Amino acid sequence: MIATIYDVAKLAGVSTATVSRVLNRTGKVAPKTEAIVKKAIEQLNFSPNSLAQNFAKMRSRTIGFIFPNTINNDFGENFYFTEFFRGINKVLGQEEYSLLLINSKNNFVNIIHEFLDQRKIEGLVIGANPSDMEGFKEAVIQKKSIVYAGQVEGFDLGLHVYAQYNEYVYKTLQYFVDNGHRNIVHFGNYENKMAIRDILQDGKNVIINYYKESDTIEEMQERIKIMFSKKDRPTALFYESFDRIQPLLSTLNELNLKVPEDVSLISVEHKKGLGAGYIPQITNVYVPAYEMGKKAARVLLDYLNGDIEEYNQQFNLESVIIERDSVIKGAVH
Amino acid sequence: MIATIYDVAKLAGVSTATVSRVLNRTGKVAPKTEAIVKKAIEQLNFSPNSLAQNFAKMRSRTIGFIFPNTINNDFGENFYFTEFFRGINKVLGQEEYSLLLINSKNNFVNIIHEFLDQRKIEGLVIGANPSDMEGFKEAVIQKKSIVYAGQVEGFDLGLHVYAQYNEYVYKTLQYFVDNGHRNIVHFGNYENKMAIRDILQDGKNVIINYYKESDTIEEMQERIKIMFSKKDRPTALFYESFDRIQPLLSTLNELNLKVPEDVSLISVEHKKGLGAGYIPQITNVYVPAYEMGKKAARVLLDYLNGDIEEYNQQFNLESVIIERDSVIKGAVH
DNA sequence: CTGTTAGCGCTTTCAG
DNA sequence: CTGAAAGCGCTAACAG
Repeated sequence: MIATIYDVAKLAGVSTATVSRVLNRTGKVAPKTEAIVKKAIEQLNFSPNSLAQNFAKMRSRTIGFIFPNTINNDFGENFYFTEFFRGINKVLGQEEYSLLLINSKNNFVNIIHEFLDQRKIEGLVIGANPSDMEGFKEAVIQKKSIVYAGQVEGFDLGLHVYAQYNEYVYKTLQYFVDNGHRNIVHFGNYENKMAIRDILQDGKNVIINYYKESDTIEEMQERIKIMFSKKDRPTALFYESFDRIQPLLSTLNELNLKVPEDVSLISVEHKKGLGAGYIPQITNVYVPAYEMGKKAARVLLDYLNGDIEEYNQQFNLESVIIERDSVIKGAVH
Repeated sequence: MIATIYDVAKLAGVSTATVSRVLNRTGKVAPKTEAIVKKAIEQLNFSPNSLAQNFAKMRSRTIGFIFPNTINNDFGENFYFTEFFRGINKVLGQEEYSLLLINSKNNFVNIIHEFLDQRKIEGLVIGANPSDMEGFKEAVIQKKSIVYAGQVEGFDLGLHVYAQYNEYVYKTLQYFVDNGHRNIVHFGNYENKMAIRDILQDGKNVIINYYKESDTIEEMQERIKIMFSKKDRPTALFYESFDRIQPLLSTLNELNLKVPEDVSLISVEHKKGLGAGYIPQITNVYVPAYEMGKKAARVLLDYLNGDIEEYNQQFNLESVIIERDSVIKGAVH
């Protein structure tokens, strides 16, 4: 039989209140009493029933994690997911919180109701852009305990961590331009950021074409083949999905196009060093998914503790270009 | 203020027992009464406090997931982890269970005590080989609600799902032999399976060398260079870590060795189709991580429901070779 | 410093 | 079919 706090109290000859005190280090207990209680705990191999504990305290010490679906698969880009996840887990572990993964198939309104309102979780982190989630904005407006990743168009409320997508896209394209590229193509996962290209193209002899990432690898390979078979093919390619860099390289290879001599390439890595194993080593922009996860969890916990006054805040993380060998310098055209 | 079951009972003019009955569809309730109660629930926007619910029922409807550390990173091989995870999540979602991720940094004995015994979770799935976890065997011997993945040397107790590592290593090496390869090298993540090689080498003019995967990519590349620079270099390579297939290909490429003309290659994919994006498409053994996750969760839930009589059972999943273009057929040497 | 005791919100006998 | 009431195991005033 599993021991309860009553058993411990009886064996130690004290009240349950005292046992509870030593369990939670709350209030003063005489060293002598404490020793007796601890001994009893050990003898009975007692550990508090966390269901009862959570109930009495009305808190679960659990935070929820939900990952909106993206094109690639249920968890989106693999490394982004695992790294973000690791980050959350890291800080939760330190604070003795648990992480509850919530199936994103559920309706978001229900999730809020069933998990947050029912106190199954104390807070929620949304691991990627929540734009598509119905009820999301309402929840944020009600100042629910939510932290999300990314930026929602035309909506700057709520606590969110942001890897500054716009900025790093700009930096990357700028980097190509600075290195002499005039015909650049960009395959991205988000909306077409017209404004960025406009700035870079403005008054210069620069062409930047944007394409939304294809659904399938085959489709992507087809598009690449067509695009890079032309006479006036691009000399620089910003290809966001690192997941697909190998099929991409294979395709380029098939076209007898060498990186970086014929085409300069930049991708995105969510885990530092991913580009380094390739030959040539791939110049990547490093998007710190791990740090984002940590930050998101940190902010959420702080918010729960009342340590954050302003609910509408954006926490920026810096994404940096890691220069390796896949971009040719001083391209002349 | 958040409504409780009392508020609902009062508003509906019934007892809390009745409200509870309609909430849980337990026991008979007159249609008329039910309608009234439901209306009250809606009016108050009530949803049961799951902390109280769990406490009263003494069950959390949550299962824990822990992933032992492996060489690569906190979550081991990326796709294996995410796919396994997706699998668990899939069946839990259907059964309205939640998934609690448990930090593997904790001591395993404590995990059992704090999570399982304290009823924070009803069961535990261990996502990879638990050999190194202190206290694991004891927990299994006590028939705790645990399902693990893999096989533990010299220990065949407990509920476990197994992708039949030995079998697919054998099949893979056999496949090389059948295709005329006589000098084969195998880079693996586990212990040296001497017996397998012995069978294949026996009486034939076949050499199979086994190496444990290197800690770093650089180290691996160095070893590959040395190994494949020799005159009597291997013609076939079974390289388990698909994560590193690109650095490997780059290295081979640097040595002017073509796949499959110069070296035939087989790797392992944990998500179906991973090898298809490459040129040439990589022949892989498909280890069904997603199905493993599903099976593990299924078995655990069945065990919790008393639907599994024999606690010591191995559930095999089939790993199959997906023939693509990275193995040359009829190699003559 | 310690004990008494009233909950926490829901489930579940047990009567009726 | 419905209600009364006794818990579930722990926490946290409050009183001493």
